[in-house]
Amino acid sequence: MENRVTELADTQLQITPIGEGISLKARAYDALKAAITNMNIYAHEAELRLDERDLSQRFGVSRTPLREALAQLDQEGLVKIVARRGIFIVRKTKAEILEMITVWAALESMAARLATKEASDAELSSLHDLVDTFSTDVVARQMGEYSDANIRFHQAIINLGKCQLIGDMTDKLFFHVRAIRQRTIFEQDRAKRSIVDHKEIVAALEARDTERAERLVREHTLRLRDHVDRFVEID
Amino acid sequence: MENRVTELADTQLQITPIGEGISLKARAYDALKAAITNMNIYAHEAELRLDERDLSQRFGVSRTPLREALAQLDQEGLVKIVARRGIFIVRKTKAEILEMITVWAALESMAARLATKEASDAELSSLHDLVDTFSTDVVARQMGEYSDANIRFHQAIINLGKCQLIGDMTDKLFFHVRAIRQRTIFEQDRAKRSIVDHKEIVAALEARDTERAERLVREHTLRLRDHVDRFVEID
DNA sequence: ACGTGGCGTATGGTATACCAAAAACCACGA
DNA sequence: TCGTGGTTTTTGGTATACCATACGCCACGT
Repeated sequence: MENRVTELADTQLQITPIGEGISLKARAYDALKAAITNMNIYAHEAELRLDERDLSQRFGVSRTPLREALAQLDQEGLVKIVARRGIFIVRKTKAEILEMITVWAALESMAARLATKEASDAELSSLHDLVDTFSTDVVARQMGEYSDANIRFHQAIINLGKCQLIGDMTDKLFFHVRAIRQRTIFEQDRAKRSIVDHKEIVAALEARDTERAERLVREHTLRLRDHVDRFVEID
Repeated sequence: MENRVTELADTQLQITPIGEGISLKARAYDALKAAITNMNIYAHEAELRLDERDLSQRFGVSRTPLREALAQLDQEGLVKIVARRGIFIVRKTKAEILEMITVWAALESMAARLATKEASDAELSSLHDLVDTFSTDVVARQMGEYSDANIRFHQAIINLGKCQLIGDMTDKLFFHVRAIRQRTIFEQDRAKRSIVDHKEIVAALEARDTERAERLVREHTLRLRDHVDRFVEID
């Protein structure tokens, strides 16, 4: 009985999550991550060094939470911290990018395999929307939007695999890939046959053809890998 | 000419890298990681809470480097830090373990695929040693050694794929899997057909049969996954 | 001109003090 | 006996001061 009272109070008030509970460390992490990403995309020849004290003043927080954020970025491979030397923004080498795409292919092809067994018909047919809006809008819009739409399609497949860990790992990979300068390369690749590939992949998934879905996804992504290998020169 | 002098000095002395440059943070990290792992393996019902101040006293360092080590462990999923509540050792759920094995299968099967293209004949035939010592010693030795030998075999395949990133990611997965209590399960699995599987895998690799090698590796690891799914109840 | 050695400065690493929130504790009253 | 309100303690978060080392600058001697 007395439950009703508290229940009412809870649902009625829905008190604002008041002060943003997020820690300074988390905020510093987000800000730094965004800054570094932007920097990597647009500032082709920027200075690639950071200073803890300078950043702590510009952010208005002490060095402590800032250092924790930087340590996390260091572990993720976005920056490299060298004792008594400085903090350097890491530029991925071409070899590293190729390896990331290889791992992406491995994980997404497994996700496709899982999707043929775990996803519902409705979920699988929902992929059509992504492929369709994708192929129609593309010509009119800026090419820059392609990568995002492309990645959304691949993320949708991965989600249908119902494996959280694969999703988490590929999210990190996508973030790194997105941060690469010369995203042009990915757009070039589309012109070739991405859209056709995507339609075939959806068809295989809907047919529950596990082996074919896995193979198509793998070959599609490995094709991108070879494309980058041939036509991209980084740094 | 004067180069000869410095060259001599360099090759002759080979001065030790003197004081261990490793930071307190790194040492704290290693110690904590080892402690937590041991704890997870042996102390089935131990207290799963840590205290920063207590640890800092017992390690003889201040809280700062300790916190950095803990933050790293938190990011790796070994502990969970809750603000103003405590630091809790994370027990992987069964579902999470199954997902880790799934990702392992995806990555190692891709590595096997790569190995058929990147590895030399000599490198591939070196796998025989691991399979052989493996199958002969097993009966006599403690079962506990199987997991390690097993993991070494799989790591060898992964290394032959020549993809550093796959190696790094699977190393982390193996660490987590190794830390699971009831390693017995993995030994049970071997009794079934691991050794036969391994021999077939090596044969496929030596024959440079890319598709078969990938499939055998994937199926082998997914079989382990199903075994764990059926016969293990964690927590 | 050029190498050399000392010394100051910059920078990440470490220690410590303080803060706020959450939990534990404890009296007190119905 | 129970719960209720406040107070103390615990605990992770944050700020700050200090430390040790790598690097740069500059005077000095050859």
